[in-house]
Amino acid sequence: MSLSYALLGLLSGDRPMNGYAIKALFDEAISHVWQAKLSQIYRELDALEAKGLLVSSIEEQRDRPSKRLYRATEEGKKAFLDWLGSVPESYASPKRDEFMLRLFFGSLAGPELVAREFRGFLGHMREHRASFENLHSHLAERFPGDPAMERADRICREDRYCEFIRRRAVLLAEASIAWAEECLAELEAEGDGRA
Amino acid sequence: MSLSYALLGLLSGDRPMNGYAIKALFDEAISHVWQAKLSQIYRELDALEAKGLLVSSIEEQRDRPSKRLYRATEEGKKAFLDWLGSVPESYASPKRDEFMLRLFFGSLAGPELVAREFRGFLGHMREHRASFENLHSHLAERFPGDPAMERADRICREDRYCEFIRRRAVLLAEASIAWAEECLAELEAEGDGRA
DNA sequence: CTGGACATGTAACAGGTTACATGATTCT
DNA sequence: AGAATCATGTAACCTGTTACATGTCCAG
Repeated sequence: MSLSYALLGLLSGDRPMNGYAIKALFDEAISHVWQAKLSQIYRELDALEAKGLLVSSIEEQRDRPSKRLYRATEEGKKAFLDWLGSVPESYASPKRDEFMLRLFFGSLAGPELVAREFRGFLGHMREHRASFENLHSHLAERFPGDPAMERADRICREDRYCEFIRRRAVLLAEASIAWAEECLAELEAEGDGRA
Repeated sequence: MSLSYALLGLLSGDRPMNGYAIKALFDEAISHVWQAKLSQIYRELDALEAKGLLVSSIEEQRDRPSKRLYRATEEGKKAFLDWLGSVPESYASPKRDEFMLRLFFGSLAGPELVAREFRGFLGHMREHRASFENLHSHLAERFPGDPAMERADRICREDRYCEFIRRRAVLLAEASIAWAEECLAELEAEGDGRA
C-alpha cells in the first residue's frame, strides 16, 4: 500500500515524472527507506492511473526515447494528503533479516562460520555507513535539464527531513558496527583461547 | 526462501513440532528477526513435506485437539546445513519502513504532524526496548509438557547467539530513541520559537 | 556497428496478508 | 451456554521478484 502513496507523493509536486526517473530517484534518495523494482513501479503507476489518481501524457524528446510523464490528479493529491495525515497503524516495519536468522542458528553453524558471517556483515555495514556520510545524489547529473530531478536533488541536499533520515541511517549503521565488532571479538577471543 | 530454512532449522532438532507451536516460537523468540503468519507457515510446511524435506505425523492428545508434528528428513537437514554454510547473497535486508517514508514527505506534512509521528514512534520504540531488556519467553508455560518448547525456552535464555541478537535489538532501539529525541527536540524548539 | 544508457512494458512466479471455515477442549 | 485457547486448514488477494521482449538514441 505504501508504495502507491510514495508514488502519489512524488507526483503531487508541480513536476511530472516518468517511471524510469522515479526508479532512479528511489535508488538514489530513498533506497534505504523504501525500495521497488521498475516492473513494480510501472504496474503501480498503471493501477493508480486506472483509479483516476494519476494521469499520464507522452513527452517526445529530441535526443532520447519519448517518455510517459505522470502527475497526480486532485483526487490523487487528496488521497496522498489523507494518508500523510492519518495515524500509521504501526511504527514497526516488517522484519525479515537473513543475517539475523542465520545468527539465530549460530550454535548449529559453529563459531568459525559465524565469525566469517560477522566479517561479511561488517564489510557491508562499513560501506553502507560511508555511502551515507558523504551522501550526494547524482540525479541532476544523470538527468540533465530535467526540472523534476533538479528539484529532487535540491530537496535531498537541503530538506531537514531528508537530513533526519540520513542521520538515522548513519547512527543505526554505527550501532550495528559497534555491536558486530564486539560480538566478533568475543568469538575470536574464544577461538584463540582454544587454539 | 529464508522462511523454509527457518522451518527446516527448527525441525532439524530431535524434537518435532506442529505449526501452531512454531508460530508461537516465531512470535516469542524471533519476531524481530523473522515473522510469518500461521497460514504462511502451514502452506510452507506443506510445500516442504511435498519436496520430501519434512515428514509429518498426527499426535493425539487427551486434553487438547490432536496436532500434526513435523520433523526434518535427512535430506531436509542436509538442505538446511547447506544453506547455513553458504555465503549469503546480501547482508542488506529489504527496507520498507512506513514511518521513514512519511518522514521523507515531512515538508509536505508540516512540523506539527511530524512531531506527532515522532512521539508515536518514540512510544513504540521505548516499549520495544523494554520488551527486550527483560526478555523471557513464556513458551514453556504456554505449552506445558512440550519438550520442544522447553528446549526452545532454554536456548533463548542460554544460547550466546540469541544473546547477540537480543543485544543488537536493544542497541538499535536505543540508537533510534536517541535519534528521535534529538529530531523531536529540534522540531519543538522551532515550534516554541514561532509561537 | 556494437554496447550502453534511456525507456516501457508483459508474464510468470514467489512470498506475504486477510478473511473465512471448522472443530476440540476447557473454563466460567 | 458462551468465550477462550488450541489446532488446522483453504481461498482470494496483494505485493514483490525474475525473466523476457522491444525499441530509441548516442558514443566509441
